Amino acid sequence: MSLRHGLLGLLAEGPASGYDLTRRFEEGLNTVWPAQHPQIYSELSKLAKAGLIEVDSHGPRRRIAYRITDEGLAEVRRWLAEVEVDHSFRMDTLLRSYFFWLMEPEDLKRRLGEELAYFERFAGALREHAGSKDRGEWGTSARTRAQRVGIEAAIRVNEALAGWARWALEADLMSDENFGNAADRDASAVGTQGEAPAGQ
Amino acid sequence: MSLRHGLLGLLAEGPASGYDLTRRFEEGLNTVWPAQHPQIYSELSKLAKAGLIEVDSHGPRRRIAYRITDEGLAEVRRWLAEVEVDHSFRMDTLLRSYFFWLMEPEDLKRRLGEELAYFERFAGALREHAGSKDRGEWGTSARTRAQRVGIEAAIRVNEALAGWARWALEADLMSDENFGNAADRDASAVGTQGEAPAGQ
DNA sequence: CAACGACATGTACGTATCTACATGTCATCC
DNA sequence: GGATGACATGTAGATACGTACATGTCGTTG
Repeated sequence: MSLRHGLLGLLAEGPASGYDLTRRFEEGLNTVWPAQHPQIYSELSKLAKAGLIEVDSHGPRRRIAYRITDEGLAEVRRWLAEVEVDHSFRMDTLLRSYFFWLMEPEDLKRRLGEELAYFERFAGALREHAGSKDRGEWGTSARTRAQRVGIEAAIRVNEALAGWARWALEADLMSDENFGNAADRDASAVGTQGEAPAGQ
Repeated sequence: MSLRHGLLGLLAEGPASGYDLTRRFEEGLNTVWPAQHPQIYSELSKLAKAGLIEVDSHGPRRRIAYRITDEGLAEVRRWLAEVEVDHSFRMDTLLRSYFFWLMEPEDLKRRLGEELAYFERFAGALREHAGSKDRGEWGTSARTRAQRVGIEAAIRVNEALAGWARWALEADLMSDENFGNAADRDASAVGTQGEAPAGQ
């Protein structure tokens, strides 16, 4: 549902084709809202039919650039100002963390190490990108500076997750020595199907 | 695709019904992986057909409890240890932040204030929940402690976002006085459709 | 014993999303 | 002038997901 508004938001910057928009998503928006080209093209058709965007120009190689209409601009602004934010999100990494107790300690350490490396690397790349904006390499328009705020959010989330992975690794919470005991392990349901309690 | 494994992971703790699992999701898992009951029930049917879970017992009120099979346990462990983590995620808040430049300063401040309040409140609730686990109110099994690690991740992400909203508000980045100038504003595409450059 | 509310499971339907496949266009390079 | 690769847009089909609706079961309470 938000892809619709994401596309309108990008088109508010100026006319663009489905191909352009697909690349914009690949270049960064993908990290907070994944979208593939078939979805983008079909959404553009719907937006055009709804009168929120219109064809701006036909270019070489069948290129079709769209432009946002006044109604489209009003709609994206209404969305930003009035529609309630959906705070739910799905994150594979965090879902998996609920099941860490099922993993072998070595597998878990390896996995946490991979996660740490990933989040650090990605946060670093974002920070570098943010630095180039800070140095004014992308101009100093209100748009650029506002987008810098969005990048900051992504940086902070990725750094928080890197910090979490480091904490989990250093605390060594899952190792046998300082984590749980034989009685705990026997009481867990792993491998004792049928006699385990239903419960919580 | 991960709901399947999420359900297997929960069933690894012991037998549970669709109703139980729905409540488990509502009680916290929902924050990292939303799921409604129709999806859960239909996924349980598929898992049973695939032999990864089986009926454990029939209870009062048509209750059907499922139990994980050896193949199911092997599958969830394979997923945890071998399947690559999907680092993409979709977060409405962050998508919107790319379009902050389209908002009126007052609307933006209000919105950032709401976001700050939400993330602080939610992080606080999670921290309290984590505290009760730390105090041993949920036992000290390996499972409980591992789940505590998952909660820590959620806390850190929510705190990071609260910090971001506070930073954005305090920096007052979007206000006219210290943000952009008339030339910048004129150069932006807002309200100047048709003459704006394709951007980026 | 009627009403209510929590427990418990499902169907129907529309939309969103993903993967794979298909096709056409243009410039460049050998 | 043929091959290649980037540009550019789409279709088909399967799965995932969300909302709304429907139904049945049991215990408690007035």
